[in-house]
Amino acid sequence: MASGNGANGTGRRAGIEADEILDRALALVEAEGAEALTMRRLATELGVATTTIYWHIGNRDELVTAVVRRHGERVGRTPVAGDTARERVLDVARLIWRTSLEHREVTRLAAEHGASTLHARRLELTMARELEATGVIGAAARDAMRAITACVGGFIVAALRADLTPEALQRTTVLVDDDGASDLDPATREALTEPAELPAVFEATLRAVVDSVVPADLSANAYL
Amino acid sequence: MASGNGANGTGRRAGIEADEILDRALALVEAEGAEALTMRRLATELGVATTTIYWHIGNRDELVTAVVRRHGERVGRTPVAGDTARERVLDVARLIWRTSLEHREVTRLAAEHGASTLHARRLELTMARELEATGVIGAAARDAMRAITACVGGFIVAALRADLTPEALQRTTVLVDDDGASDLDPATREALTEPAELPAVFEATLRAVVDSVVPADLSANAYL
DNA sequence: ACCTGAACACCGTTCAAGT
DNA sequence: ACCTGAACACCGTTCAAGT
Repeated sequence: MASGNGANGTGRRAGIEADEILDRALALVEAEGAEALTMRRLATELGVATTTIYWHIGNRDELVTAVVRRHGERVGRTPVAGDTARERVLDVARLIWRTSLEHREVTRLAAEHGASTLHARRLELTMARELEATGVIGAAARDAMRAITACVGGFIVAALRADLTPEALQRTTVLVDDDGASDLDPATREALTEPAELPAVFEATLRAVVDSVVPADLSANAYL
Repeated sequence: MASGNGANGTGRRAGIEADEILDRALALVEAEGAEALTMRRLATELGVATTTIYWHIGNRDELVTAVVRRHGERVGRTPVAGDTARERVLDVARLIWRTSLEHREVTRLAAEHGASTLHARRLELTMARELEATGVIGAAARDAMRAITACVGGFIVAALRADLTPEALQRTTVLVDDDGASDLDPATREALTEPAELPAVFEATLRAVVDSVVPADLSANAYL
């Protein structure tokens, strides 16, 4: 926030304006992609001078953060399912994965910014809560959460690669017809030319990571 | 590549020039950060007109890809250690992690671009090879590799967050003093305000993922 | 307190023109 | 084949000025 109002503010009607800006920005991103969110573009979209955004929100960095955070607040309200706390930990992870891909332009916007974790802010809190319910507390809960979210984030980045243009994808994938690949098994060489079954790989890996971090469920029959 | 020469080229002395450009670009990125790599900046660095880069390399997308690939070729030559194939799979993963953080500006450049995987291109091939040695072949080898690299990549992104400015970091971390955190255990709440022990968490998670993907080592006593 | 217009210092990209 | 200068259409940001 630059100077405007904010949470600590006196209210007035500036708060309304700031929210308007963020909502419009979010709509712009979802409709036309992360790179459409420029100060000038957003300003004309709002019928306002560019500098008005600076007054209400701040510079582009702050705009992006605020937009992503706003999105995270919406998405974080999704209820979590699962009969056991461990199941609910898994479910939060799947929720982050799913919503990140559903709103991939917001995800991309967040990634461009190093704020990859932000759009799942509320969901991270939820995960910490469920981890506590499994008996993982304190620094262990934090580290467990970071391990899970790091892996989820990595899979999301991998999944977003599917949106690249064919040429860009080609340019940035491992080349099996290259120099050093000749000693690979032909089956492996051929498999490497095709994309992985990411959803299935994600699910399997997620389970392994959660297993490594959450103690074995000793009272599986306790919750119904 | 735009039109210039390239691998398929007739040689001449243009090839030399293209390599010069990439080396200079790489040096620029390592010295002054990913965002210093602009067409204009690189051109003045080379004492050449901006358009010359277009002729030899192509547009910025192609420049970035080429620079990252070149870096990946260097880094991919690092020998891999380990007595068993499984140990060597782990070692490749650690190598990707370590070199990505050592050359974090190149990593950032690659990430900005969705080419996160590219700087580890050669290393991915190495990993595929070692996976085969553990008995994982074909689509299973590909999926195993993707699982491991996705997680490694996620941890790298998490580690790079440490470079953010304090304000940006503050803005983008989960707020425990927020609304919904009051029901957390105080120890967890406090732990969440501090960064995770990423290297240790990485090592533990990596082992779990590799275990889930590589069959149990039947000759455990083979290594010493 | 809120908003504007004009200006500054950058970008990537294209294209006709030179040798 | 290789390189240039000039121009186009964008950026983010600042700042003095308005109400």
